[in-house]
Amino acid sequence: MRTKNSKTNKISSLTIDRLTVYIRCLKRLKAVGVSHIFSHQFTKHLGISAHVVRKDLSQFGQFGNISTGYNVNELIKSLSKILGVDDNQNIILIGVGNLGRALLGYKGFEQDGFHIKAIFDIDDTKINRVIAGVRCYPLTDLQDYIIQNNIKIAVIAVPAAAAQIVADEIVKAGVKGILNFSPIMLKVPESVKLNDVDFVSKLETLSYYVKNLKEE
Amino acid sequence: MRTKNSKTNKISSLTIDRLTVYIRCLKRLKAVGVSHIFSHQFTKHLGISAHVVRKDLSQFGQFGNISTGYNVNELIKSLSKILGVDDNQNIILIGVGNLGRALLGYKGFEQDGFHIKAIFDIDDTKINRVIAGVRCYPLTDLQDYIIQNNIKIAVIAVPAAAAQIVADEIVKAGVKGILNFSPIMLKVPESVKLNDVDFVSKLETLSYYVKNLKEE
DNA sequence: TAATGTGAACATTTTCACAGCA
DNA sequence: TGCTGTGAAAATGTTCACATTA
Repeated sequence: MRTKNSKTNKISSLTIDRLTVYIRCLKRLKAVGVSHIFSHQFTKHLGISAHVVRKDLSQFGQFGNISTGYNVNELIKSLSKILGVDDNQNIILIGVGNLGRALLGYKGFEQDGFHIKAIFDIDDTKINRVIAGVRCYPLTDLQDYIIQNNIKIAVIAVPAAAAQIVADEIVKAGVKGILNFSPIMLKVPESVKLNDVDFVSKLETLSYYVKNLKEE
Repeated sequence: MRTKNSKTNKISSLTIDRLTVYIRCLKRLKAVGVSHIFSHQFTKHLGISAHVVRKDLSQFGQFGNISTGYNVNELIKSLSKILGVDDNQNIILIGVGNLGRALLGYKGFEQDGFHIKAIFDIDDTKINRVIAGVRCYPLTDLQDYIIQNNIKIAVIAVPAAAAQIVADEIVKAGVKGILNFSPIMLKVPESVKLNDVDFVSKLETLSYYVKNLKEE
């Protein structure tokens, strides 16, 4: 479909997705004191075949050692660098409803190098307050804030009706990556990367498999 | 990888994923009064090519009319039936922390045919209370509840350390589909379908694309 | 004409096979 | 021997081309 953007597009998005899985697995192994891992051990931990692991990694360089496999610590560093999560990155969260608040309370972002620097809402009772350690700004400040703080990644957790408006604004202000929690297919320019977190859809696919299991 | 389970496996999981996207799009169109749609209009709404739409749908039957395209209402019904979301389905939620509470407050589940019938937690201050309209039971009741109420789909929103234990329990009790919000690669039998909702991973892939965009 | 449904061509992804090395 | 890295083969998924129909 796309042929330009050679740098970005020659690596499959499936590979990039798996890199995030490898890095999480490696961090857990490191935490329990594992220093080296062979590709076939990923199969045991993740259910991903050793061939795929080696193919994925080989696209970014040679990280393995024939006798000792991959050095866990080194590979974490290398993959972090590839993904651009090797040093802390400021992101913003738009929408502080139930879900937004849950995301604020979630420790996983900080642990993996993402810092929610500011939150935005339309609700006067939240604006200018500090929620879970992060200051809440009015939506009217959104574009200025993005420009002044050079924000590149934003999380959208506003209701469906507002999501496209917010997306248009932040894209105009320079955001290049959007994590979208609203159940709407957002339209963004080709130059912006959009990732949807759609758990109702995931429930529906579960439903399909459960239903078709029964028939056998 | 898998060759058995012919019924389930001959339809690609990519197709099933897209069915959920079609159905959401159709519901939105129905809400604004659209009664018929041509396959090429999905391209405009969803960015999915008309060929893919027709191929996907044709695997389940002939839903289209050459002169009028697809009847929106009929197609919603047909796809709902295929996915098994045509009538309400009871599910349970395990873990009522920040995220669990947000999920409880989320209206999207009910709208799409999923009813959270019970919630489970280990925290005494929550047990036997009604939270967001749903009764919270102790984790010790989990397996009995699943068996007695014939629960087939469960949502796991417990901390990472507890997730695998919970997964093992519910699988033993007969759950066939798991929506997992914990940042752990759960191990489940082949006969159980596992879907992960992993937003940190999605943030990391965003980071990759944003970083590689800058280099051009 | 313009749409759906579908077999064939093309592209991508995964799996296999093996060279090179400790 | 048993591992990594990698080109080739197989499997899977997407796009194209067109027969059919209103």
